[in-house]
Order: sequence, then C-alpha cells, then structure tokens
Amino acid sequence: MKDSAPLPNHVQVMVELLKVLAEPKRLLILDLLMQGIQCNCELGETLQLAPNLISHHLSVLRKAGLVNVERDALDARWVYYSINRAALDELNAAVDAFFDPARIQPRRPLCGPESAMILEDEISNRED
Amino acid sequence: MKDSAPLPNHVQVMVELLKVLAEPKRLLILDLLMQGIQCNCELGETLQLAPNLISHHLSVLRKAGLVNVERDALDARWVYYSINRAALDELNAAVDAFFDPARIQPRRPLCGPESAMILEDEISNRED
DNA sequence: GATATACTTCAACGCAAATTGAACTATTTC
DNA sequence: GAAATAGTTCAATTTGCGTTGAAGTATATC
Repeated sequence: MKDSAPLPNHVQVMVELLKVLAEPKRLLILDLLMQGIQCNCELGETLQLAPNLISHHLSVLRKAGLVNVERDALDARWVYYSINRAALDELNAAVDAFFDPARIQPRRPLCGPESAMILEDEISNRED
Repeated sequence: MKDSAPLPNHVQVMVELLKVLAEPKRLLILDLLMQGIQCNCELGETLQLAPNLISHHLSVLRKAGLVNVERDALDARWVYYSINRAALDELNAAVDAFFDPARIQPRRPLCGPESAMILEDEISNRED
C-alpha cells in the first residue's frame, strides 16, 4: 500500500477492534462465551475446530482484551475462557460513540455544479 | 478451507457487517460522511486516494446499504454520497443486541476435573 | 460528432492473516 | 522418571481482499 496519511486515533482504535471481531470463528467463539465460561475442548467440540486453531483465535481475542483466561484449580492443564465484561462495555461505548446518528451533520458538498449554483444564488441574495 | 458447519444466522449477518466496517479507508470514509454529504472528488482529495479506490470502497459500503448515492441535478457526472441513517440505526441495534452484556450467562464448564468434582459434590449433597 | 470530464469496472499483483500439520511445553498420572 | 494429556507455538501453505494501472462507460461541452 502506498503510504497514506496516518489514521485519526479514534478511527485507528475502532479499526483494530473491528478487525478482531470481523472473523466468523472468533465471533462464533464470542457468541458461545456469551453463554458462559467454556473450556478449550468444549469450544473445539462445539465448533469442530482443531485445538491449535481455537488456541490461535483465543489468543487474538485475549490480546484485544475481550476474553479472560483461567486454569483449572485441580489440574492446570485445563484452560477456561470467559467474556471480559469490562471490555464488552468499552466495545459498546466505542461503537455507540462512533456510529451515533446524532453525529450526522447537515452539509452541502463543496464542489460540483449544483452546489456552485446554489452558492452563487446565496451570494447574489446577500447583495440584494 | 475445510468446509465447516454453517454459521448461525445472527453470526453470519454480524460478520458480514463487521467485514465491511473493519477496513481503515472505509471507516475513514464513513467518518467523513458523518460530517455530511461528500462528493467522490472531495473524498479523494481529503483521503489522498485514487478515484477508483474511492469508487471501490463506496460500492462495498453501498452494497451493505450503509451509504446513499445521488447524482448532481445539473451535471449527472458528479456523484454525492451520504450516510444511510436507517442503516446506521440498524447497525447500532444489531451491535447492541449481539454484544449486550445482559446476554452473558453464568455457566460452569461441562468438562475438566474441577467441574467434575463440583458436580459430584452436588450429586452427593442431593443424596443426603 | 469529437473531445473532455467524472466516475466505474476489470485483470493482475501483493500482502496480511487464516489454516495446516508437526514440533514443543507444561502438567499430571502411573 | 516415563507415558499421557491439554494446550501452545512454529514454519509452510493457502486464500481473501485491498491495491494498481489500464480500459470502459456515461454525461456534458465545444
């Protein structure tokens, strides 16, 4: 990609979050975790996914802070995942802020013949 | 990709929406459109993007129903884009529904030694 | 009708990220 | 300490998709 202008921060943050979410298997995992804690093997069973893939996607979700991880108190080989509630709240807040309909502004394009004509009209009206 | 189980509908719909949004330049375009109607050339100028790229990304946004298109009344060569308010409302509703913290259920994993032990305890308590 | 303008479409390219299969680590059991 | 179990990490491959540059379309001007 031709290097372009750096993204405004709120866009950058939103893109990174959305990229994590915009993947079928990760969204599926999140959807399952919304139904409560699941262990790696349960997820693999339900989604028919190889354990290394589960592991991979969960590490992406973990790095984004979206899920919590704990190990079994009796046998540390078992791992349990759950939704990070605080992160979910942040996600909702960020999305609400970005896509808030109240942000839509009335605006006329600054170029093109139609707007040029309207602009001319306005100027001549002012001169009356 | 090994063909896997088909996605539940609400996940499928959400993924398709998120894929459209999870792209820096498209998000940037949406962000600009939140500030009001823009013509193709204004977007290209502001984002330093070739017109065919603007065109490409806008067609993706259009297919997702997120933006409206009109042509100049005086010179149909000029195209103006704006946010589709209704689609934005739907987007917010869909995201709110999917990531609603109230959806998070309490749940114990069904496998692993810890849960097996707790389960055993419960059974023996019932027998008391 | 020829040229110019504003935008769109197309095929080829390249890169980031998902997938695969194998090797590796950590923990527990025998 | 050897074998087994549950996950993780790694290198190689595949694939989807944004990008590029060129060709194509539609409308307007001369």
